[in-house]
Amino acid sequence: MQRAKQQSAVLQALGAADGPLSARELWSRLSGTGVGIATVYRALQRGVEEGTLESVEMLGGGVRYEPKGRKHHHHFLCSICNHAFDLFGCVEGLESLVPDGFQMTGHEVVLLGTCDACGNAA
Amino acid sequence: MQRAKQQSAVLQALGAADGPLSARELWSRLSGTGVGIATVYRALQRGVEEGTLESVEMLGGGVRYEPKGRKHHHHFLCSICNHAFDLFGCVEGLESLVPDGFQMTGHEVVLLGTCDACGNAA
DNA sequence: CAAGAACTGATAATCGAGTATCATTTCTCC
DNA sequence: GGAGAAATGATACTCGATTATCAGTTCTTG
Repeated sequence: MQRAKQQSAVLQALGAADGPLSARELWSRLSGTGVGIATVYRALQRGVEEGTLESVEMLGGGVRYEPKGRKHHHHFLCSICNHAFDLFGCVEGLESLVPDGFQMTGHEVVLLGTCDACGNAA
Repeated sequence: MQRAKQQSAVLQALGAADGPLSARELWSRLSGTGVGIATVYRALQRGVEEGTLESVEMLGGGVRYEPKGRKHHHHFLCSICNHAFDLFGCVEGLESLVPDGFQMTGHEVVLLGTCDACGNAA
């Protein structure tokens, strides 16, 4: 495989995903192409530095990455395949939960359950 | 210090906390009592086995523990001290975010920002 | 008090995620 | 095609969290 384009292959795979991917997930999706795990980490690191990617810390272990600039959204984490899916929309009423004196700068919502594929396979 | 009661000291410290604690946080709160980190882990593990504790996976790194049986609630994570605080209340409208075919069994909400103490200290 | 079981603290060992290294390959520019 | 820079893959290494080990301590029961 041609070199110097592994990184773009990594970024393309991430852009095509239906949710944020961990370095390992991304790597496994590229298995067969000969891309090394080190290159995946390098591409992710560079993407974050350049501002095209952002890291998302989530339940399910570890950091995942997704293209930056997507509309505000949250995630659905499948308890079977452990994959994170993008959701669209948000929720209201979070401010009422904040205790006095606390300053809220952001929020994360994660729905847990089984995805379509895993639910049908069960 | 008397032995065979270190474990209950661990569980008491956890019960007195204002949010879920990691093993390290718990240990640091017990510093001075001579309790070893291994005992903290043992107490937490046993608590989970016996059903008196539950582990909570959260942003901010690692697993935290809290007494089981508390009313449904969520957490506020301070980005400065990295401590997690219990919140009371919940949000509505989560079901509308679930894609077709997905089964939602639970949800996690984490508010991010600065806590009262850290906000005032800044 | 005696004996054996349970508990404890220090620390070594393990494990996984992420990073650094290095020889090799590929690209760019001429 | 040739030279040097950049990228790559394999793998050794680091780091922190958790677990296992072990000798010494404490508890329980009699």
